[in-house]
Amino acid sequence: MNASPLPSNPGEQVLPTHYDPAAVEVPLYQRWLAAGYFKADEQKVLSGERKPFSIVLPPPNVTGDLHVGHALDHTLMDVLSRWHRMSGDEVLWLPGMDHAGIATQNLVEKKLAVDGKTRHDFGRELFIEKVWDWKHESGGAILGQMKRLGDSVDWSRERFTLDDGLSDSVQTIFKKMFDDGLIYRAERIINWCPGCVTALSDIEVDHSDDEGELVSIRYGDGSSAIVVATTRVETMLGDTGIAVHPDDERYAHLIGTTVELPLVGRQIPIVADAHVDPEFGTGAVKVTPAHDPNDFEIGQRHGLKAITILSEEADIVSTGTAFDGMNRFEARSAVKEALRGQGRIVGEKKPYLHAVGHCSRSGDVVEPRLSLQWFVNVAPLAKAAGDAVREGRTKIHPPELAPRFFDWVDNMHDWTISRQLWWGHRIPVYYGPNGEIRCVGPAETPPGDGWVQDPDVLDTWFSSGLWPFSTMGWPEQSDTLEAFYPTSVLVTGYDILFFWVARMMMFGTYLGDKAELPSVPFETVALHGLVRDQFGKKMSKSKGNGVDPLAWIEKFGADAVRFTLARGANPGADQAIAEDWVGGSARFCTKLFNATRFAMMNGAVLPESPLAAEDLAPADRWVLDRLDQVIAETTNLLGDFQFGKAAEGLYHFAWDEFCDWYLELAKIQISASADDPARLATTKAVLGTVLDALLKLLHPFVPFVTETLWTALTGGESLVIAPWPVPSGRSTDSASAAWVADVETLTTEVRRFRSDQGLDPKRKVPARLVGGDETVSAFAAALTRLTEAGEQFAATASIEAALVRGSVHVELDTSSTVDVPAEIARLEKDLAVAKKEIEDTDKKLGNESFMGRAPAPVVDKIRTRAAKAAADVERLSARIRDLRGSA
RNA sequence: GGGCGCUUAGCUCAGCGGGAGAGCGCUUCCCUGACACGGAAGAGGUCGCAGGUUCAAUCCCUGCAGUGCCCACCA
Repeated sequence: MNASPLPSNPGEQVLPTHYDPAAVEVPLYQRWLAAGYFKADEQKVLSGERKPFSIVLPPPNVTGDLHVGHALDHTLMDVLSRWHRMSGDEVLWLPGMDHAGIATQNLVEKKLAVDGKTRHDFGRELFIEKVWDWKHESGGAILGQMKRLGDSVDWSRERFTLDDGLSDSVQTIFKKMFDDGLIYRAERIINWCPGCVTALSDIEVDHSDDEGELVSIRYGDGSSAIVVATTRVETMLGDTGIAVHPDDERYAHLIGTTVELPLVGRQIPIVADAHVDPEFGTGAVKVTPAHDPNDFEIGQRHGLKAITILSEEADIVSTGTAFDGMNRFEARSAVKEALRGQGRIVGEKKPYLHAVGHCSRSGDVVEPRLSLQWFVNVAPLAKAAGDAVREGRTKIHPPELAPRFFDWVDNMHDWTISRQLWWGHRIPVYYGPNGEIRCVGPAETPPGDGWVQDPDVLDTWFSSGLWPFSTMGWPEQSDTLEAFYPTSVLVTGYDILFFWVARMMMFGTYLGDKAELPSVPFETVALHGLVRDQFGKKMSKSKGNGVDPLAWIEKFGADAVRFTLARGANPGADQAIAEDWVGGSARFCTKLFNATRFAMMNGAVLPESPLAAEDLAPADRWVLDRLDQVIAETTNLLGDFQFGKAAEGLYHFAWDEFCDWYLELAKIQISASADDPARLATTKAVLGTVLDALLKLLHPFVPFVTETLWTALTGGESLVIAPWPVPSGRSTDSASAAWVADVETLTTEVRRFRSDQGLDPKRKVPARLVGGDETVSAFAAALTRLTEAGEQFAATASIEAALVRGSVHVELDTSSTVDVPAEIARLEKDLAVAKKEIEDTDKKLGNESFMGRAPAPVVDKIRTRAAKAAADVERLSARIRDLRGSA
């Protein structure tokens, strides 16, 4: 049973019953590429022919593989892109990759280390060449994985953050900001990774609660003794003062005096500073200005020297003590022991849990370090970014996440942008012979002899922060920018709201305020959550609960993975995923395949002219009405980024309504109208109409199977460029809906009876309808057809299956035997429920306050319930009496 | 230490001021002429706890408990 695409001559051939995605997906994607469907055309926008819809892909790291988070992110972007493309918009989904400074450089350095080499063995230029070599050979594996997933990106526009054009963007904006005083160089305490030997920004530091030891040390002796506490004992070698709170009476007499620093012998002053919390510890703080941000500020206020005692690799240096040359952790123990030997350790050893910063790349404990670095003055930029959201120029979706954004942009520290790396955009600043500094733009010639360029490169996030416009050609005023900027929506996880989104907003609004570009980089930021394992736990390497979306794609197909992810995606909320659920989505694709197969075998066809309402049977009318509703709902939900609910609604309509009910009713219609060509044609046309629209609606979610089926069904060129469905405009026919609901109830009642009675399914038992009004004839007809179609109605003991409206019953033949006591028990249970319902409704209907205030529809509903319950009681009681009598 | 969120069926989650829902899992029956990757019929929930508002609370308010995330320079 090989899976294969459907035959080109509908209905002529028996199709396989299983759909094999692997056989279809890869060639289909190639076909789409060859047809150029994903290419965007600026001219169609600039000429006014089409509205633009644009998304820039959050650039994955060149070192990365497609993980399940990407799979979600990309699926949602692809749903939007495909939906808009079908809706007639000119869609640009722009792909690319990030050079990922530290990550990539570390990776290549590790490869060199295998041969015992370091980057310094090669020198800057050769090393960078090696990184490029690696990039060309093994980088960007993720691009192929994106194709496997089905991303409808415009590959002709793929960008890399180190491309020439993007480098021009970097240099141009750097110079503008430098000239505006927004970029400056200063000696500050920054986060330093001794493993990577570079500065880090705040967001590259992860905090975790680590166990440390809070050690109390006595400085000085006798009446001038003062006790301080620290978790980083070795930093005392760099102490240049002690601070106490100005109002702290315990230490008032010591302020202005000096005390000898143990082990080192230097005299250090005791100063008063309001930063000190007198309640914490002893109320006295050792001050190490070169290795602690608070201490640095205290030092500045009191003119204390900053003595650096750690090398770039975090070894003790220049203290003139025996500790020089030790690494910081060795020194921590050694210094403590030495102090203990002098009797200066006070109190017991106390374990102490406190937040410790780790390098997000290497995991090394980050060391605050006094260092000369480049910074971005973020206050004005962050305010502009925050204002853009506050003023609604960029909307954050879901809006509940906006406060997080504000919290962040309003409290951001200046951004350390220089990195002591080689892989990245080199800072375009030159230092002249007389201490002059010159920032050079991309078009300018660098200064000549005697000038030296800054050796550092920029933080990776600096260039990715320019992504929305650098990829479109800025600083050139390109047609692409004109047509597609600002981008329509940015789709990403809330976890990088701060890392990346905030930076793009800062740069984008900066250029917007300078009137270089429109005011913001995106109209909407649509945030989704994290993908977790099936128990809702965060995936992590150490727990081993991560999943590989590529393995699932191979096993179940890209459609199945996409549908599972889309179906679970609720705005801003995390979602779980499990292999079984992906399997469920694969079965959904099979179901679609088989439903289409069945419809085609029965000659489903798209009608040439619109279906006339008067030709339609109730089931036709009902399914077409439902289709209209589903079209409207799906369109609205997608417009609101409610991917999960849109997918859920389509799943429910396709399976529970179209397959379970309409297809079954269509079978009856087809067999009953063998000699009525007009009726037969109508049913085929309805099948074709519903499937056509359903496959279109599902295409953004499951592009491969829908494309396979739709092209076979309709002979059309491709769903990628097919028009998005719109509701027919017919008004809803509530009578048909009620008819179908009744048929469902009737059928279910009978089936339940058969099941309860354990009747042999093969056994056909006659049934007849009883009732008083004209609807009986309609039901009689339906029932006859259902029976003909093999839906056998069981019979025994005059059991009725009552319909909702109480006017029609199916009365089953009494000739068979039935388990009377069991049936009575079941009926009595139902009777009790009905009686309780009457109690409830009576209570409400008798409640004057309720009747006075409840809205009319609510009262109507309750009256209906009451009426139904009353009818149930009557019917069930009568039946029970009959059964008892016959027993 | 701040801020935010969550607590609904065994698991993961929708829902929401007026009759408790889905997927997966589970039980029973059925290889009926699209599909056994299927069909049918079921079981299973004091909607975290305690108060309050209301004619009516899973839904709104308060408190408590549990849990998760983000931010954070208290040594």
